[in-house]
Amino acid sequence: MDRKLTQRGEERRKQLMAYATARFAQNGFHPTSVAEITEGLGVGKGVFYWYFDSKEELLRAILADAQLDLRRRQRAAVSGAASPSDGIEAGLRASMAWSIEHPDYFRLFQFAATDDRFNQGLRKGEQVAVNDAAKVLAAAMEAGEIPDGDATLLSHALLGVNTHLVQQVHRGVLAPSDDLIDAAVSFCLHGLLGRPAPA
Amino acid sequence: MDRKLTQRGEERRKQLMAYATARFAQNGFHPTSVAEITEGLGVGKGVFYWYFDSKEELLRAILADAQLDLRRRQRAAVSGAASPSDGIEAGLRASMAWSIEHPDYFRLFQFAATDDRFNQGLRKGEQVAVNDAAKVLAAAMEAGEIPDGDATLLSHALLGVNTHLVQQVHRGVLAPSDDLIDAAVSFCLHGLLGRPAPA
DNA sequence: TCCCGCGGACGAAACAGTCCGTTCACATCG
DNA sequence: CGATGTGAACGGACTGTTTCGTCCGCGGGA
Repeated sequence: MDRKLTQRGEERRKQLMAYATARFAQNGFHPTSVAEITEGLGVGKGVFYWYFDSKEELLRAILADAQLDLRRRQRAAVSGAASPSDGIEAGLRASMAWSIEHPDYFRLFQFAATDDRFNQGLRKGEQVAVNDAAKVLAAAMEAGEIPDGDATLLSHALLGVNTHLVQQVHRGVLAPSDDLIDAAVSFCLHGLLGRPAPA
Repeated sequence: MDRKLTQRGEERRKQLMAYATARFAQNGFHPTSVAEITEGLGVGKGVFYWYFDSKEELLRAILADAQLDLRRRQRAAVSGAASPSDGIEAGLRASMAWSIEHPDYFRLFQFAATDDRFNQGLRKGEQVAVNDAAKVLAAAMEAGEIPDGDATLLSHALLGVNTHLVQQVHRGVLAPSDDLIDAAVSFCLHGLLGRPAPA
């Protein structure tokens, strides 16, 4: 959908996306019908199809928005780092903080990863983030801050720790304390460091 | 559903579960209809509802089966380990190997984690596995093999690395080589070790 | 007066799940 | 050994509901 929108229209579009985000996150994408969204907002179905071609396109738009926001946050964090390893830590902390602050988006990402229709678009963005991380890791290896290794693989390992721990936070299994983030960062950095001083 | 099954019935039930596993993994749970399953198998709808109360119950049965199989493999691996840290490594390797060998089950787990209806049952089992791992970690801490820390949190960190890397393997981003598993194990063990020898 | 934004009835399709008659495997008995 | 019985297993039409997406007329602000 590609329509010329007035201020009012822009707001309506955002309202639809915000409400749908909440419903999708709580109920699931498939079980949530378009009617449920429009009725929840007290509007007619015409409104929905004025702004979006389909439910699928709506989710895609939501995911793209969320991804953009996350990437912005990551980039900002990494750009202000002194050394590569500082960059790794800053990126890690920024990612975890963002994911903890946006449970609905996080959940939508998780779902989208299981559905090829959405995964495709998502992976492209994830690849960019992973490549960024891998570049920082490669720089850190170059600088001798960490031992050599497969930078892509290690980036994914970091992402995995990050993601899974945040998931537990949202499930209430772990508390979203600073200690948790510190522990995660410590685990990751030492994982990267390998054996710093072979005894 | 709780029916007395003959040999023939037992086989039919397994056939339904196997076919549904493949369809759910490829197409997604919601987009796959009961009719699609029965037609794919060339049987009537009566057959489906003879063995399962609903599509939901079918998935639950599949997940329970898969989880049982995974747990068996983990337990077998850990039980044959000499020391706690050996147990950690063995469990890690067993989990990754199983997950790589069973892409469909893995994918179904991923989906189930995003849907509260299935997540509930799944988490119970995951908790058991995590608790097992945490116990091994606690033992390793006791034995001075690794520094003290939150065993539950660390178990989840391990699980996160494991899960995310396997996901990349199934996506074709990473190759399922021994090197990959070795690198993952190394990352995890060093993450656990923290700083073994402060330089 | 445009036309963006909107309401909601509507069509067509798909869906989960039911129902009931039929068939198959095997046991029991005359 | 053939007739009869029994219950598991099955086929597939059918029901009632829900779904997505369209259509078309209305209104109010620029």
